[in-house]
Amino acid sequence: MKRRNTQAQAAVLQVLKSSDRALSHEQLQAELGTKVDRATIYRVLNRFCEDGLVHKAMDDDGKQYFAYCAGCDKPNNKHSHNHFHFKCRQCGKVECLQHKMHIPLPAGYVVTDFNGMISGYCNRCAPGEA
Amino acid sequence: MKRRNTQAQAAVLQVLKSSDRALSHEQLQAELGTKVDRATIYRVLNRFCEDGLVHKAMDDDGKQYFAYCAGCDKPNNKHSHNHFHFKCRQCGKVECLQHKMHIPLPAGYVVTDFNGMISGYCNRCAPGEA
DNA sequence: TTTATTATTGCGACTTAATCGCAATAATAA
DNA sequence: TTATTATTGCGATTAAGTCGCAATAATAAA
Ligand SMILES: [Mn+2]
Ligand SMILES: [Mn+2]
Ligand SMILES: [Zn+2]
Ligand SMILES: [Zn+2]
Repeated sequence: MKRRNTQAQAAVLQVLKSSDRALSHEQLQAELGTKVDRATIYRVLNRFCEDGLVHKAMDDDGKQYFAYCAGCDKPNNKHSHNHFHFKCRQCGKVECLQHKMHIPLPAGYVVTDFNGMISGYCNRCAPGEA
Repeated sequence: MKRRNTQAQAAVLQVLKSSDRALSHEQLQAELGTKVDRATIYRVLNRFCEDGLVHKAMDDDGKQYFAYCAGCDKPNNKHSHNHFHFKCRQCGKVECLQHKMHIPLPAGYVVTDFNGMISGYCNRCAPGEA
C-alpha cells in the first residue's frame, strides 16, 4: 500500500503541525470544518500514527489526542514515544512533556508502545494561584 | 453519602483481590456471571476508585482495567498510583509494574491523576522465545 | 422488633468515540 | 489518455461506559 498525497492528509497534518498541543478528533474537526469528513480524519490520523509521523495519547476518559512528532526520541534511529502527556482538567489542554521515560521491565518482556498521561491543573488553572 | 456493605460490592472486591492482574469489566462480568448486573459492576468499580480501594488503568484502545490496591505508594499517608501497567498484546494480561514513577512537571503544574500503560509482549509471549 | 430512610441495584435506554462497508473520487503510474 | 487502486464521503454499526428510574435491601431510628 503506497501512500498518496491528498488534500485531506495535507489539511490534517497542517493543523497538527501548527498546534502547540495534542488535539482531539473533535478539535481537529472544528479546525477543518466541512473540508474533511469525520471518518476520513480518523483514518488519516491512524495512518499518520502507523507511519510514525504523529503519535496518539489516551486520556483518563478513553479519548484520544494526537500530536505531530517533533521532540520524539530516536534510539538507534527508531522512532519512540516514551514521554508523558499532561491534560489540564480545567482548560482541557493536552501537552507533550519533555522528560523521556525509561521503565524497567521484568526479564523477557518486550515493549512495543507507551502511553503516559498525567491529569491535573496547568500553571494557569492551578487552584490557589489567586 | 455513607457507604453500605452489599453483596455486589463484596463479590466484585473478592474477584479483584484474588486476581494477580488488572481486570476489565468484561473479565469481571465473566467471573461474576449473572450474580451482579453490568451497570452495577461499573458503578461499584467507580466507587472503589473514588475510595482509593482500587485503581484504574486505560489501555491503548481506551478500555479500562481495574486492580485492587496492594503495592501502591502512600507519600505522607496519601494514596498514589504512580506506577505503570503492562499489557501483553498476545495473551491480553494486564499487570501492575513495581517501579514507581516521578515525572518532573513545569512550574505551577499540579497532578491529580496518573495513567501509565506499556504495551508489548510478556515473557511467555515474546516472539523469538522459540 | 418494627418501621423509616436512603444507598444501592437491576433493567433498559442512551451517549460518545471510533470503526466499517461500499460506492464514488482522485492520486499516481502506465 | 487511460488504467489502477489508495483514499474519501456517507451512513450504518460497534463498543464501552453512563444514566434515569422504579424496586430492593442495608442501616438507622423508633
Ligand atoms: Mn512522536
Ligand atoms: Mn493503587
Ligand atoms: Zn489549564
Ligand atoms: Zn503475554
